[in-house]
Amino acid sequence: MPSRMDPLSLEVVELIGTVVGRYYEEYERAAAEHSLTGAQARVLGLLALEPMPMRQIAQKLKCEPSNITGIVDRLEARGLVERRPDPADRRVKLAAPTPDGLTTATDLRDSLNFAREPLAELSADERTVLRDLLRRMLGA
Amino acid sequence: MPSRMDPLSLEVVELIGTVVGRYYEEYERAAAEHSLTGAQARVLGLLALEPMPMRQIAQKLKCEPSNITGIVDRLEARGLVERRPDPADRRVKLAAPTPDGLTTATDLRDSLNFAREPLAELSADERTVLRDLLRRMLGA
DNA sequence: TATTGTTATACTCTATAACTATA
DNA sequence: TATAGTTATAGAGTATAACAATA
Repeated sequence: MPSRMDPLSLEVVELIGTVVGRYYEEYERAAAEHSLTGAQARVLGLLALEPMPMRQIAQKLKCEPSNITGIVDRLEARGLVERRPDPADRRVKLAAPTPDGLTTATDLRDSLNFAREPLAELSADERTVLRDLLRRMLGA
Repeated sequence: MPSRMDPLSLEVVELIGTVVGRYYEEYERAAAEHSLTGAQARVLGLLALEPMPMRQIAQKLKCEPSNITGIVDRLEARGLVERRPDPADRRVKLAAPTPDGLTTATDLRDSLNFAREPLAELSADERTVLRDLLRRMLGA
């Protein structure tokens, strides 16, 4: 299995792959603790920042709009989200978290242990260095 | 939305979340280019490192063994993987990549652009720092 | 005509439980 | 009896295509 990438970059990519795997597991576990699927938790987390039209949720999640219908249906059936009419355009439905949904979204974020465990290994200075490197990588 | 985490750690976690999102998209895109689902690509990538029993694949992917049957079925139908008997235990089936599967796995890894784009922003020294910080975080 | 959200359909992934063939 | 792999089943996510209401 030869590769065209230099060993250093290759190792960084592998390490990032490991981070991705751990983060993903943590996210799914946190969602499951609230009896939510990963997709449901992602939509709820998005709406907790700002209510938005169904179509915009699909754009943010990079999936087809038709999928959002079912996910919001299930969140609505649990009383975590509601659909509101958009006064400006009667075709649009705005999805918004209920108070219960907002609480769940906050709980969900706080129960993401990922921050505590791997990050606790680093000093504040190291975290600053890491932050700056990640910002540069992501063009932020 | 109050949080109990300090702003620095919070930002690092958010940045890591962004990295996770981009990496995941890249992975799915690379898999789709080869007409594979993400799960199929992950199994193929695993077997490219080393053939292994069905049950061990499930352990590595942290899912139920029954799911692996279908994924390997589909990879086998495409001629990318084959099931071999284990001489030591006739209950066991070893899943192994075919030559075609090995080629696909290598192509797949090389077409993971994630390495080139975000990482290209960093100098070799910065990549070394990033590698060491990630190693520390992951306890490697 | 174009757009928003929905429905219908088909496929994949996932967990659970029951089955088979070995051990 | 215990284990490896499979099958059956049900729920969820996904893309595609077609549809109703509205713009």
